[in-house]
Amino acid sequence: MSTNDTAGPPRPKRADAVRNTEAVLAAAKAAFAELGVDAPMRDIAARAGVGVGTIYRNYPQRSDLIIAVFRRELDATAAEADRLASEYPAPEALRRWADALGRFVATKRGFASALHSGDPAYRPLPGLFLSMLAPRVQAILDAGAAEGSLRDDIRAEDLIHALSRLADDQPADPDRRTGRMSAVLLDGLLRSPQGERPRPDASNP
Amino acid sequence: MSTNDTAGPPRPKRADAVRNTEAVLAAAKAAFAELGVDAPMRDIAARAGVGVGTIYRNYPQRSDLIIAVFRRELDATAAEADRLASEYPAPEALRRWADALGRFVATKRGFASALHSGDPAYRPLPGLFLSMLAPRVQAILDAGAAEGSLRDDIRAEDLIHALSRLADDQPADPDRRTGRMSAVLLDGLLRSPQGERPRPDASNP
DNA sequence: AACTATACGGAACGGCGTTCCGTTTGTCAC
DNA sequence: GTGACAAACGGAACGCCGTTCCGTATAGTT
Repeated sequence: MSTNDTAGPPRPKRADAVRNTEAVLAAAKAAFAELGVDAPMRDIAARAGVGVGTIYRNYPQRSDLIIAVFRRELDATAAEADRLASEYPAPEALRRWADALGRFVATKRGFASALHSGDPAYRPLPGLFLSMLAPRVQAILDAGAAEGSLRDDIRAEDLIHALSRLADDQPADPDRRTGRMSAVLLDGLLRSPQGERPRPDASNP
Repeated sequence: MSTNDTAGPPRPKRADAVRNTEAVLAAAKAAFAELGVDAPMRDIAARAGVGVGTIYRNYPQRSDLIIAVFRRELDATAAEADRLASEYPAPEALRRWADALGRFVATKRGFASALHSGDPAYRPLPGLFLSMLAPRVQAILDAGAAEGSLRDDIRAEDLIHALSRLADDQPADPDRRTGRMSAVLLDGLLRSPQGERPRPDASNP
Protein backbone atom coordinates (compact mmCIF):
# COMPACT_ATOMS: atom_id res chain seq x y z
CA MET A 1 0.00 0.00 0.00
CA SER A 2 1.37 3.38 -0.93
CA THR A 3 -0.99 6.04 -2.15
CA ASN A 4 -4.54 4.82 -2.40
CA ASP A 5 -6.08 1.53 -1.38
CA THR A 6 -9.75 1.99 -2.31
CA ALA A 7 -10.48 3.86 -5.54
CA GLY A 8 -8.32 4.82 -8.49
CA PRO A 9 -8.86 8.29 -10.01
CA PRO A 10 -9.50 10.79 -7.20
CA ARG A 11 -6.97 12.17 -4.76
CA PRO A 12 -6.88 10.60 -1.31
CA LYS A 13 -8.51 12.68 1.39
CA ARG A 14 -6.39 15.08 3.34
CA ALA A 15 -5.31 13.91 6.78
CA ASP A 16 -6.78 16.88 8.64
CA ALA A 17 -10.06 16.39 6.85
CA VAL A 18 -10.24 12.80 8.05
CA ARG A 19 -9.46 13.85 11.62
CA ASN A 20 -12.13 16.53 11.51
CA THR A 21 -14.75 14.23 10.10
CA GLU A 22 -14.19 11.87 12.98
CA ALA A 23 -14.20 14.66 15.54
CA VAL A 24 -17.50 15.95 14.16
CA LEU A 25 -19.03 12.50 14.32
CA ALA A 26 -18.02 12.07 17.94
CA ALA A 27 -19.18 15.55 18.84
CA ALA A 28 -22.52 14.99 17.15
CA LYS A 29 -22.99 11.72 18.97
CA ALA A 30 -22.40 13.44 22.29
CA ALA A 31 -24.59 16.41 21.43
CA PHE A 32 -27.43 14.23 20.19
CA ALA A 33 -27.32 12.19 23.37
CA GLU A 34 -27.34 15.27 25.53
CA LEU A 35 -29.60 17.65 23.64
CA GLY A 36 -31.45 15.51 21.12
CA VAL A 37 -31.06 15.27 17.36
CA ASP A 38 -31.92 18.92 16.93
CA ALA A 39 -28.87 20.04 18.85
CA PRO A 40 -27.58 23.38 17.51
CA MET A 41 -24.99 23.08 14.76
CA ARG A 42 -22.80 25.68 16.44
CA ASP A 43 -22.81 23.56 19.56
CA ILE A 44 -21.69 20.48 17.69
CA ALA A 45 -19.03 22.50 15.88
CA ALA A 46 -17.70 23.88 19.14
CA ARG A 47 -17.51 20.43 20.71
CA ALA A 48 -15.55 19.23 17.71
CA GLY A 49 -13.28 22.26 17.78
CA VAL A 50 -14.32 23.11 14.24
CA GLY A 51 -16.22 25.77 12.32
CA VAL A 52 -19.78 25.13 11.20
CA GLY A 53 -18.66 25.21 7.60
CA THR A 54 -16.64 22.08 8.17
CA ILE A 55 -19.69 20.17 9.33
CA TYR A 56 -21.70 21.20 6.32
CA ARG A 57 -18.93 20.17 3.95
CA ASN A 58 -18.87 16.63 5.30
CA TYR A 59 -22.58 16.34 5.99
CA PRO A 60 -24.43 18.63 3.62
CA GLN A 61 -27.81 17.75 5.10
CA ARG A 62 -28.53 17.57 8.77
CA SER A 63 -30.02 14.16 8.18
CA ASP A 64 -26.67 12.92 6.84
CA LEU A 65 -25.14 13.60 10.21
CA ILE A 66 -27.95 11.87 12.06
CA ILE A 67 -27.70 8.86 9.82
CA ALA A 68 -23.93 8.68 10.21
CA VAL A 69 -24.28 8.75 13.98
CA PHE A 70 -26.97 6.12 14.27
CA ARG A 71 -26.31 3.84 11.33
CA ARG A 72 -24.42 1.27 13.35
CA GLU A 73 -27.17 0.87 15.92
CA LEU A 74 -29.83 0.92 13.25
CA ASP A 75 -28.07 -1.91 11.49
CA ALA A 76 -28.00 -3.86 14.71
CA THR A 77 -31.71 -3.33 15.26
CA ALA A 78 -32.41 -4.53 11.75
CA ALA A 79 -30.21 -7.59 12.20
CA GLU A 80 -31.98 -8.33 15.45
CA ALA A 81 -35.18 -8.85 13.49
CA ASP A 82 -33.59 -11.62 11.47
CA ARG A 83 -32.08 -13.24 14.51
CA LEU A 84 -35.36 -13.23 16.43
CA ALA A 85 -37.29 -14.48 13.44
CA SER A 86 -35.10 -17.56 13.29
CA GLU A 87 -35.30 -18.27 17.01
CA TYR A 88 -38.90 -17.65 17.96
CA PRO A 89 -42.40 -18.10 16.61
CA ALA A 90 -43.64 -14.98 14.90
CA PRO A 91 -45.64 -13.44 17.74
CA GLU A 92 -42.83 -13.78 20.24
CA ALA A 93 -40.23 -12.62 17.71
CA LEU A 94 -42.33 -9.57 17.06
CA ARG A 95 -42.71 -8.81 20.75
CA ARG A 96 -39.02 -9.04 21.34
CA TRP A 97 -38.19 -6.98 18.30
CA ALA A 98 -40.62 -4.29 19.39
CA ASP A 99 -38.72 -4.16 22.66
CA ALA A 100 -35.47 -3.72 20.78
CA LEU A 101 -36.93 -0.96 18.66
CA GLY A 102 -38.29 0.67 21.79
CA ARG A 103 -34.88 0.68 23.38
CA PHE A 104 -33.34 2.14 20.26
CA VAL A 105 -35.87 4.92 19.95
CA ALA A 106 -36.04 5.68 23.64
CA THR A 107 -32.32 6.32 23.86
CA LYS A 108 -32.18 8.59 20.81
CA ARG A 109 -33.86 11.66 22.17
CA GLY A 110 -35.79 13.44 19.48
CA PHE A 111 -35.09 10.83 16.84
CA ALA A 112 -38.66 9.66 16.53
CA SER A 113 -39.98 13.21 16.57
CA ALA A 114 -37.63 14.05 13.74
CA LEU A 115 -38.70 10.92 11.94
CA HIS A 116 -42.35 11.91 11.97
CA SER A 117 -41.97 15.67 11.91
CA GLY A 118 -42.29 16.27 8.20
CA ASP A 119 -39.60 18.90 8.62
CA PRO A 120 -37.67 19.16 5.33
CA ALA A 121 -34.39 18.98 7.26
CA TYR A 122 -35.25 15.39 8.15
CA ARG A 123 -36.89 14.35 4.90
CA PRO A 124 -34.60 11.44 4.02
CA LEU A 125 -34.92 9.86 7.46
CA PRO A 126 -38.23 8.03 7.23
CA GLY A 127 -37.35 6.41 3.95
CA LEU A 128 -34.03 5.13 5.18
CA PHE A 129 -35.44 4.03 8.48
CA LEU A 130 -38.19 2.02 6.85
CA SER A 131 -36.03 0.62 4.08
CA MET A 132 -33.66 -0.83 6.65
CA LEU A 133 -36.26 -2.28 8.96
CA ALA A 134 -39.43 -2.97 7.05
CA PRO A 135 -38.29 -5.96 4.95
CA ARG A 136 -37.07 -7.89 7.99
CA VAL A 137 -40.21 -7.12 9.98
CA GLN A 138 -42.39 -7.95 7.02
CA ALA A 139 -40.81 -11.38 6.98
CA ILE A 140 -41.93 -11.95 10.55
CA LEU A 141 -45.42 -10.71 9.77
CA ASP A 142 -45.64 -12.96 6.73
CA ALA A 143 -44.51 -15.97 8.73
CA GLY A 144 -47.11 -15.22 11.37
CA ALA A 145 -49.82 -14.79 8.78
CA ALA A 146 -48.85 -18.06 7.10
CA GLU A 147 -49.11 -20.03 10.30
CA GLY A 148 -52.25 -18.18 11.34
CA SER A 149 -50.90 -16.61 14.48
CA LEU A 150 -50.94 -13.00 13.25
CA ARG A 151 -53.45 -11.02 11.29
CA ASP A 152 -52.43 -10.51 7.70
CA ASP A 153 -53.77 -7.07 6.89
CA ILE A 154 -51.11 -4.91 8.51
CA ARG A 155 -47.99 -3.87 6.69
CA ALA A 156 -44.60 -3.77 8.35
CA GLU A 157 -44.12 -0.14 7.42
CA ASP A 158 -47.23 0.91 9.24
CA LEU A 159 -46.42 -1.21 12.23
CA ILE A 160 -42.94 0.24 12.50
CA HIS A 161 -44.33 3.70 12.16
CA ALA A 162 -46.77 3.02 14.96
CA LEU A 163 -44.24 1.39 17.25
CA SER A 164 -41.72 4.17 16.80
CA ARG A 165 -44.41 6.68 17.63
CA LEU A 166 -45.45 4.85 20.75
CA ALA A 167 -41.89 4.40 21.89
CA ASP A 168 -40.93 8.03 21.57
CA ASP A 169 -41.68 9.19 25.03
CA GLN A 170 -40.35 11.90 27.24
CA PRO A 171 -37.61 11.48 29.76
CA ALA A 172 -37.24 8.66 32.17
CA ASP A 173 -40.56 6.88 31.68
CA PRO A 174 -40.34 5.32 35.15
CA ASP A 175 -43.16 2.78 34.72
CA ARG A 176 -42.25 1.54 31.24
CA ARG A 177 -45.67 2.75 30.18
CA THR A 178 -44.70 3.18 26.56
CA GLY A 179 -43.59 -0.39 26.44
CA ARG A 180 -46.97 -1.36 27.76
CA MET A 181 -48.81 0.38 24.95
CA SER A 182 -46.59 -1.26 22.37
CA ALA A 183 -47.45 -4.60 23.92
CA VAL A 184 -51.14 -3.80 23.70
CA LEU A 185 -50.74 -2.93 20.04
CA LEU A 186 -49.02 -6.25 19.41
CA ASP A 187 -51.79 -8.08 21.24
CA GLY A 188 -54.12 -6.51 18.73
CA LEU A 189 -52.16 -8.21 15.98
CA LEU A 190 -52.69 -11.66 17.39
CA ARG A 191 -55.14 -14.13 16.13
CA SER A 192 -56.44 -16.48 18.75
CA PRO A 193 -55.57 -20.15 18.14
CA GLN A 194 -58.99 -20.75 16.57
CA GLY A 195 -57.92 -18.47 13.76
CA GLU A 196 -60.23 -15.60 14.54
CA ARG A 197 -59.64 -12.49 16.53
CA PRO A 198 -61.96 -11.97 19.44
CA ARG A 199 -64.70 -9.44 18.87
CA PRO A 200 -66.95 -9.81 21.88
CA ASP A 201 -69.61 -7.51 20.49
CA ALA A 202 -70.47 -5.93 17.20
CA SER A 203 -73.06 -3.24 17.71
CA ASN A 204 -73.58 -1.40 14.49
CA PRO A 205 -76.48 1.01 14.15
CA MET B 1 -77.12 48.04 31.67
CA SER B 2 -74.80 50.97 31.78
CA THR B 3 -71.17 50.44 32.63
CA ASN B 4 -70.37 46.88 33.46
CA ASP B 5 -72.49 43.76 33.36
CA THR B 6 -70.09 41.06 34.52
CA ALA B 7 -67.66 42.00 37.30
CA GLY B 8 -67.60 44.88 39.72
CA PRO B 9 -64.27 46.58 40.36
CA PRO B 10 -62.24 46.59 37.12
CA ARG B 11 -62.80 48.77 34.08
CA PRO B 12 -64.67 47.21 31.19
CA LYS B 13 -62.44 46.25 28.27
CA ARG B 14 -61.90 48.75 25.55
CA ALA B 15 -63.89 48.20 22.39
CA ASP B 16 -60.88 48.05 20.09
CA ALA B 17 -59.24 45.52 22.39
CA VAL B 18 -62.25 43.25 22.11
CA ARG B 19 -62.28 43.57 18.34
CA ASN B 20 -58.60 42.77 18.13
CA THR B 21 -58.86 39.77 20.41
CA GLU B 22 -61.49 38.32 18.12
CA ALA B 23 -59.52 39.15 15.01
CA VAL B 24 -56.45 37.42 16.43
CA LEU B 25 -58.47 34.35 17.32
CA ALA B 26 -59.87 34.11 13.82
CA ALA B 27 -56.48 34.72 12.24
CA ALA B 28 -54.86 32.08 14.42
CA LYS B 29 -57.55 29.59 13.53
CA ALA B 30 -56.92 30.17 9.83
CA ALA B 31 -53.14 30.11 10.22
CA PHE B 32 -53.21 26.93 12.28
CA ALA B 33 -55.38 25.23 9.71
CA GLU B 34 -53.13 26.29 6.88
CA LEU B 35 -49.67 26.09 8.41
CA GLY B 36 -50.06 24.08 11.59
CA VAL B 37 -49.96 25.17 15.21
CA ASP B 38 -46.42 26.41 14.82
CA ALA B 39 -47.45 29.06 12.34
CA PRO B 40 -45.23 32.16 12.66
CA MET B 41 -46.53 34.77 15.06
CA ARG B 42 -45.83 37.52 12.54
CA ASP B 43 -47.98 35.69 10.06
CA ILE B 44 -50.89 35.46 12.46
CA ALA B 45 -50.44 39.11 13.38
CA ALA B 46 -50.48 40.15 9.75
CA ARG B 47 -53.65 38.17 9.05
CA ALA B 48 -55.31 39.86 11.98
CA GLY B 49 -54.08 43.30 10.91
CA VAL B 50 -52.35 43.68 14.21
CA GLY B 51 -48.85 43.94 15.67
CA VAL B 52 -47.24 40.96 17.33
CA GLY B 53 -47.28 42.76 20.65
CA THR B 54 -51.06 42.70 20.61
CA ILE B 55 -51.11 38.94 20.33
CA TYR B 56 -48.75 38.50 23.24
CA ARG B 57 -50.79 40.82 25.40
CA ASN B 58 -53.92 38.75 24.95
CA TYR B 59 -52.20 35.37 24.83
CA PRO B 60 -48.97 35.57 26.80
CA GLN B 61 -48.04 31.99 26.00
CA ARG B 62 -48.29 30.43 22.61
CA SER B 63 -50.19 27.58 24.19
CA ASP B 64 -52.87 30.04 25.36
CA LEU B 65 -53.62 30.85 21.77
CA ILE B 66 -53.75 27.22 20.76
CA ILE B 67 -56.05 26.40 23.62
CA ALA B 68 -58.31 29.32 22.81
CA VAL B 69 -58.59 28.20 19.21
CA PHE B 70 -59.32 24.54 19.88
CA ARG B 71 -61.15 24.62 23.19
CA ARG B 72 -64.58 24.38 21.62
CA GLU B 73 -63.74 21.31 19.59
CA LEU B 74 -61.89 19.76 22.48
CA ASP B 75 -64.96 20.18 24.63
CA ALA B 76 -67.02 18.49 21.97
CA THR B 77 -64.62 15.57 21.79
CA ALA B 78 -64.77 15.20 25.55
CA ALA B 79 -68.55 15.32 25.57
CA GLU B 80 -68.62 12.72 22.83
CA ALA B 81 -67.02 10.27 25.24
CA ASP B 82 -69.91 10.64 27.65
CA ARG B 83 -72.47 10.32 24.90
CA LEU B 84 -70.91 7.17 23.47
CA ALA B 85 -70.47 5.65 26.90
CA SER B 86 -74.21 5.89 27.48
CA GLU B 87 -75.18 4.50 24.10
CA TYR B 88 -72.80 1.62 23.48
CA PRO B 89 -71.07 -1.16 25.35
CA ALA B 90 -67.58 -0.18 26.42
CA PRO B 91 -65.58 -1.70 23.56
CA GLU B 92 -67.73 -0.14 20.88
CA ALA B 93 -67.89 3.18 22.72
CA LEU B 94 -64.12 3.18 22.88
CA ARG B 95 -63.79 2.39 19.21
CA ARG B 96 -66.09 5.19 18.23
CA TRP B 97 -64.46 7.64 20.56
CA ALA B 98 -61.05 6.77 19.19
CA ASP B 99 -62.43 7.63 15.76
CA ALA B 100 -63.60 10.98 17.05
CA LEU B 101 -60.24 11.68 18.61
CA GLY B 102 -58.56 10.66 15.38
CA ARG B 103 -60.66 13.10 13.41
CA PHE B 104 -59.88 15.87 15.87
CA VAL B 105 -56.16 15.27 15.82
CA ALA B 106 -55.93 14.65 12.11
CA THR B 107 -57.51 17.99 11.26
CA LYS B 108 -55.29 19.99 13.64
CA ARG B 109 -52.02 19.87 11.82
CA GLY B 110 -49.14 19.79 14.23
CA PHE B 111 -51.32 19.68 17.30
CA ALA B 112 -50.28 16.21 18.34
CA SER B 113 -46.64 16.95 17.58
CA ALA B 114 -46.85 19.98 19.81
CA LEU B 115 -48.59 17.91 22.45
CA HIS B 116 -45.76 15.42 22.60
CA SER B 117 -42.86 17.66 21.71
CA GLY B 118 -41.69 18.58 25.18
CA ASP B 119 -41.08 22.05 23.79
CA PRO B 120 -41.49 24.54 26.66
CA ALA B 121 -43.69 26.71 24.46
CA TYR B 122 -46.30 23.95 24.57
CA ARG B 123 -45.79 22.80 28.13
CA PRO B 124 -49.33 23.41 29.42
CA LEU B 125 -50.93 21.54 26.53
CA PRO B 126 -50.60 17.91 27.60
CA GLY B 127 -51.97 18.58 31.05
CA LEU B 128 -55.01 20.37 29.77
CA PHE B 129 -55.60 17.86 27.01
CA LEU B 130 -55.52 14.95 29.42
CA SER B 131 -57.49 16.66 32.15
CA MET B 132 -60.33 17.28 29.72
CA LEU B 133 -60.40 13.84 28.17
CA ALA B 134 -58.97 11.32 30.59
CA PRO B 135 -61.79 11.21 33.16
CA ARG B 136 -64.45 10.51 30.55
CA VAL B 137 -62.35 7.85 28.86
CA GLN B 138 -61.44 6.32 32.18
CA ALA B 139 -65.15 5.88 32.83
CA ILE B 140 -65.45 3.83 29.67
CA LEU B 141 -62.40 1.76 30.56
CA ASP B 142 -63.76 1.14 34.05
CA ALA B 143 -67.11 0.06 32.68
CA GLY B 144 -65.41 -2.32 30.31
CA ALA B 145 -63.23 -3.72 33.04
CA ALA B 146 -66.23 -4.21 35.31
CA GLU B 147 -68.15 -6.19 32.71
CA GLY B 148 -65.00 -8.08 31.70
CA SER B 149 -64.87 -6.89 28.11
CA LEU B 150 -61.72 -4.78 28.45
CA ARG B 151 -58.45 -5.37 30.19
CA ASP B 152 -58.12 -3.41 33.40
CA ASP B 153 -54.44 -2.57 33.54
CA ILE B 154 -54.32 0.36 31.13
CA ARG B 155 -54.94 3.90 32.25
CA ALA B 156 -56.95 6.35 30.19
CA GLU B 157 -54.09 8.84 30.16
CA ASP B 158 -51.75 6.37 28.54
CA LEU B 159 -54.36 5.24 26.08
CA ILE B 160 -55.11 8.81 25.02
CA HIS B 161 -51.44 9.52 24.70
CA ALA B 162 -51.02 6.52 22.48
CA LEU B 163 -54.07 7.21 20.34
CA SER B 164 -53.11 10.82 19.78
CA ARG B 165 -49.65 9.70 18.73
CA LEU B 166 -51.00 7.17 16.30
CA ALA B 167 -53.50 9.59 14.86
CA ASP B 168 -51.00 12.33 14.14
CA ASP B 169 -50.06 11.46 10.64
CA GLN B 170 -48.87 13.42 7.71
CA PRO B 171 -51.04 14.93 5.06
CA ALA B 172 -53.85 13.22 3.30
CA ASP B 173 -53.40 9.66 4.59
CA PRO B 174 -55.28 8.21 1.63
CA ASP B 175 -55.80 4.71 3.03
CA ARG B 176 -56.83 5.67 6.57
CA ARG B 177 -53.85 3.69 7.74
CA THR B 178 -53.53 5.58 10.99
CA GLY B 179 -57.08 4.68 11.83
CA ARG B 180 -56.17 1.08 11.22
CA MET B 181 -53.37 1.12 13.75
CA SER B 182 -55.61 2.71 16.33
CA ALA B 183 -58.09 -0.08 15.73
CA VAL B 184 -55.37 -2.66 16.23
CA LEU B 185 -54.41 -1.03 19.50
CA LEU B 186 -58.00 -1.17 20.67
CA ASP B 187 -58.22 -4.83 19.70
CA GLY B 188 -55.33 -5.35 22.04
CA LEU B 189 -57.45 -3.96 24.85
CA LEU B 190 -60.18 -6.50 24.36
CA ARG B 191 -60.70 -9.52 26.48
CA SER B 192 -62.28 -12.39 24.69
CA PRO B 193 -65.71 -13.41 26.04
CA GLN B 194 -64.09 -16.16 28.12
CA GLY B 195 -62.44 -13.43 30.13
CA GLU B 196 -58.89 -14.06 29.03
CA ARG B 197 -56.89 -12.43 26.30
CA PRO B 198 -55.59 -14.78 23.63
CA ARG B 199 -51.92 -15.62 23.94
CA PRO B 200 -51.39 -18.39 21.42
CA ASP B 201 -47.82 -19.01 22.51
CA ALA B 202 -45.59 -18.10 25.40
CA SER B 203 -42.03 -19.03 24.60
CA ASN B 204 -39.78 -17.72 27.31
CA PRO B 205 -36.16 -18.87 27.49
C1' DA C 1 10.99 25.94 -1.31
C1' DA C 2 7.28 26.90 -4.10
C1' DC C 3 2.84 25.77 -5.64
C1' DT C 4 -2.02 24.37 -5.76
C1' DA C 5 -6.04 21.86 -4.73
C1' DT C 6 -8.29 21.10 -0.59
C1' DA C 7 -10.25 22.27 3.48
C1' DC C 8 -10.99 25.56 7.02
C1' DG C 9 -13.42 29.07 10.11
C1' DG C 10 -16.50 32.23 11.11
C1' DA C 11 -18.85 36.41 9.39
C1' DA C 12 -23.07 37.25 7.14
C1' DC C 13 -27.90 36.55 5.88
C1' DG C 14 -32.63 35.55 6.62
C1' DG C 15 -36.20 33.74 9.65
C1' DC C 16 -38.01 33.00 13.99
C1' DG C 17 -39.99 33.82 19.04
C1' DT C 18 -40.30 37.16 22.34
C1' DT C 19 -39.71 41.65 24.79
C1' DC C 20 -40.06 46.45 25.28
C1' DC C 21 -41.33 51.09 24.91
C1' DG C 22 -42.64 55.44 22.44
C1' DT C 23 -46.99 56.49 20.36
C1' DT C 24 -51.91 56.27 19.53
C1' DT C 25 -56.63 55.97 20.93
C1' DG C 26 -60.93 54.79 23.49
C1' DT C 27 -63.30 56.32 27.42
C1' DC C 28 -64.87 59.24 30.97
C1' DA C 29 -65.34 63.56 33.62
C1' DC C 30 -66.33 67.97 33.03
C1' DG D 1 -66.93 69.59 22.86
C1' DT D 2 -62.69 69.28 25.24
C1' DG D 3 -59.13 67.58 27.97
C1' DA D 4 -56.66 64.06 30.38
C1' DC D 5 -55.43 59.48 31.54
C1' DA D 6 -55.18 54.69 31.39
C1' DA D 7 -55.38 51.15 28.14
C1' DA D 8 -53.84 49.23 24.18
C1' DC D 9 -51.17 49.40 20.12
C1' DG D 10 -47.41 48.36 16.63
C1' DG D 11 -43.22 47.27 15.26
C1' DA D 12 -38.26 47.90 16.15
C1' DA D 13 -34.91 45.43 18.70
C1' DC D 14 -32.66 41.40 20.71
C1' DG D 15 -31.00 36.84 20.80
C1' DC D 16 -30.96 32.24 18.84
C1' DC D 17 -30.98 29.39 15.01
C1' DG D 18 -29.85 27.00 10.24
C1' DT D 19 -27.39 27.67 6.33
C1' DT D 20 -24.31 29.86 2.82
C1' DC D 21 -20.20 31.91 1.23
C1' DC D 22 -15.64 33.32 0.62
C1' DG D 23 -11.01 35.06 2.10
C1' DT D 24 -7.47 32.50 4.44
C1' DA D 25 -4.59 28.62 5.90
C1' DT D 26 -2.44 24.38 4.95
C1' DA D 27 -1.42 19.25 3.49
C1' DG D 28 0.50 17.14 -0.08
C1' DT D 29 3.17 17.38 -4.19
C1' DT D 30 6.89 18.70 -7.33
